[in-house]
Amino acid sequence: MADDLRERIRQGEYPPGAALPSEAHLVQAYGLGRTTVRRAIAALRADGAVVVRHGYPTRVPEPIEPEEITAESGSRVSTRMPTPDERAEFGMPDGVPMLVVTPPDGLPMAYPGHQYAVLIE
Amino acid sequence: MADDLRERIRQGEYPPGAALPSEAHLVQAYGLGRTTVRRAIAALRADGAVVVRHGYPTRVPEPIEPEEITAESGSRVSTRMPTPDERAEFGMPDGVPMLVVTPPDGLPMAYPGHQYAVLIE
DNA sequence: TATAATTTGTGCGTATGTATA
DNA sequence: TTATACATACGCACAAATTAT
Repeated sequence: MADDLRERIRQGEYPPGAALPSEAHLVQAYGLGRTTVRRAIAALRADGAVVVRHGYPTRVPEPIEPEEITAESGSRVSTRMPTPDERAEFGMPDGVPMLVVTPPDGLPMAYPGHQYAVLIE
Repeated sequence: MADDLRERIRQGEYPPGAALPSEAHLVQAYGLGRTTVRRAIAALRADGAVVVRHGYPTRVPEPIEPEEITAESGSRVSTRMPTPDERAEFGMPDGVPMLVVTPPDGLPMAYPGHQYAVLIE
């Protein structure tokens, strides 16, 4: 079911900004239990394909134009998932990783991956 | 419960390589249902705090020493979650993002984020 | 301001299947 | 083979957030 929904999103049946059918509707449409439907949605959510909010229809996110950070020569760039604190601090939805930039001399700086990209000078 | 486990892992009660108690034990220890226990573990799994394998105790992953890729000047580095295909192709566990390097002229290249880091020349 | 309708969140229990040791 | 452990799937009930009336 998760694969099917992913495919429908990819094909434009649910374009960015559009709401998916409610869990109750999906239960009917796929003939599955709610537990199963929720697990499929959780999978989409974990890789950022949909954004889920309590009391609100589940939606396909609008793409964000990332702001560019420049990194000096000798820096190192890596990625990891955010801690719960970081998710709260930056208001990150599920399925969004962090970009970590470590300058040659200094401390690592972490940025929300959906809002920033690193440009190499 | 997820926060409690995260804290115990952070404090070294379950060091890298150690197995967590089984779902059944956690059900007893926390006095919760299995559904709830599994949901908490799913949260840890989604941010890479534990690795779950069918028929095998759930473990705290050993950190991997990332290999370094060098990127030329003018490249752009961003991050996103892998597609299901990429996860399969690179054998990536849950909770591991991709590093995407786009050279000034060419096509974006994506690398599993737990195995690679980008070094800026 | 209050209420209702809709939608997702949390939690319980149970049964059966499959992978690993 | 057996035991252990995780996977999948169903159902039910009630809580909480959001929006519209």
